[in-house]
Amino acid sequence: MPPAPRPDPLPNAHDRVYRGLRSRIMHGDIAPGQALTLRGIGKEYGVSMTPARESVRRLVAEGALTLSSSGRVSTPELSNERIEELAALRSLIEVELASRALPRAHMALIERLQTINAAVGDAALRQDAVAYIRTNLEFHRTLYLRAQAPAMLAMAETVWLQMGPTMRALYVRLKRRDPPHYHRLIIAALKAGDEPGLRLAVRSDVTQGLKMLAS
Amino acid sequence: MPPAPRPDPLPNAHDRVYRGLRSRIMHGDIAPGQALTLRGIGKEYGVSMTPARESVRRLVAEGALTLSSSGRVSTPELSNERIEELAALRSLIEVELASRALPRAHMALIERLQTINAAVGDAALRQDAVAYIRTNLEFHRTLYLRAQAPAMLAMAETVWLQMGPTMRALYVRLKRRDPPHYHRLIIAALKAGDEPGLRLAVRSDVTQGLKMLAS
DNA sequence: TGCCGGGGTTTGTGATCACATGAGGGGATG
DNA sequence: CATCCCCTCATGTGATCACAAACCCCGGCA
Repeated sequence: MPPAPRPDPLPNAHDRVYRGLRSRIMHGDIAPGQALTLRGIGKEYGVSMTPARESVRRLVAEGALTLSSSGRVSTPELSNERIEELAALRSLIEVELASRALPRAHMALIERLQTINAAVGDAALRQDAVAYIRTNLEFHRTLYLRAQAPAMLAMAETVWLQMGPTMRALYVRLKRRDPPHYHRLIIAALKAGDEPGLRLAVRSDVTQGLKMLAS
Repeated sequence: MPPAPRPDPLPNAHDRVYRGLRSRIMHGDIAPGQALTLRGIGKEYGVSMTPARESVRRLVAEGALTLSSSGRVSTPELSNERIEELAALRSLIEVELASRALPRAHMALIERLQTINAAVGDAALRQDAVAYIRTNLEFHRTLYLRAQAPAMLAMAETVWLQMGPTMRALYVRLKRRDPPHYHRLIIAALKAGDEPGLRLAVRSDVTQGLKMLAS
């Protein structure tokens, strides 16, 4: 048997397009309400309309894009009610994920979280909204991966995806220069093995960005 | 302006196929592990491969179908860990939905729930697994619609979708002849305005089917 | 100056096709 | 009788095309 270290690099066209678009949406590269065209996406990724259409349909199914009645596709502009709902979902799911990850959190994980958190603070200092969102999500994902709950993690990522463009708009408006306070609380609770504290810290961190919506 | 009572009946081919497949999967019409082909789906719905492919991709994105490495598509066979995870997600989300629906639950809603619950009992008596699943989900959806939380409801339905084929296998194995006990508790808690009782009843109802997995 | 209509152009949709790949079956061989 | 190999066919993928609908812009009219 040949070595085959990479079992399947998946050179699928639609997968490449899907991953690219998804990453850009989740990290806030695309503003809310921005329109996209299938031919444009196809040309951008060097493929025909078919894989572009499949990627877009998949992202629409995940709530990352919206389809107008005439089939036009764009990033969603979320209402305040919708944002509140998504934040509540984040809270529900991520608190559970953190709770499940807690008994499995070794020191190496905590150190990785601290490293990532430094990068978050760095992005905040540079006022780089996209980097801030990306590293912030990486912080959460790194923790939740330890929960060994792929379906829950996928749900959480779907919520992130739906909030992506809006989060970017929020963080650009917010002139934040500090690293997120609650991340330090999360790390402290992990070190102490303090489950109630961890749940509270995650819930606070997740819903904290919500307060700047009433402006 | 013309009357246009139905703004958009959506005669889209791929939407028709999507809805048809989704309904069949969620209600347990299709056994776990059953293979599907794009050309077969297309012929069945009288469309070409293109809409069939889009529907399938969308359902794969929602976790209702799985794609083998060679692109073959089939309904998923869930591991016990995955089922536990999905049940936990149902519990988290549906408890929240019920809690949000509680203050809005008028008498008319409770009466409708009782009517639906009678249909559930009827399906149980007739040993009709598909009807049992369909009416059972209708019971939950009717309650959750009152929560006015479309994103959460969509998440809950996605979980139902993923469990569809497996639930059918479960209910066929289980020779249940009684209507679900916890539905009565849910209705009683709604009538009494008892939120803790409602949360407990929903959690119990959702996780109750889980116990017959250890066989 | 503001509003309305028309036509060119862009865009999504669905069908069809060529191609590569993987699966399944049948037959030959031990 | 079991096993293995090869061939054929079925299947997914992605490109292309024809078509219809929507959009946008521009000019004309009040």
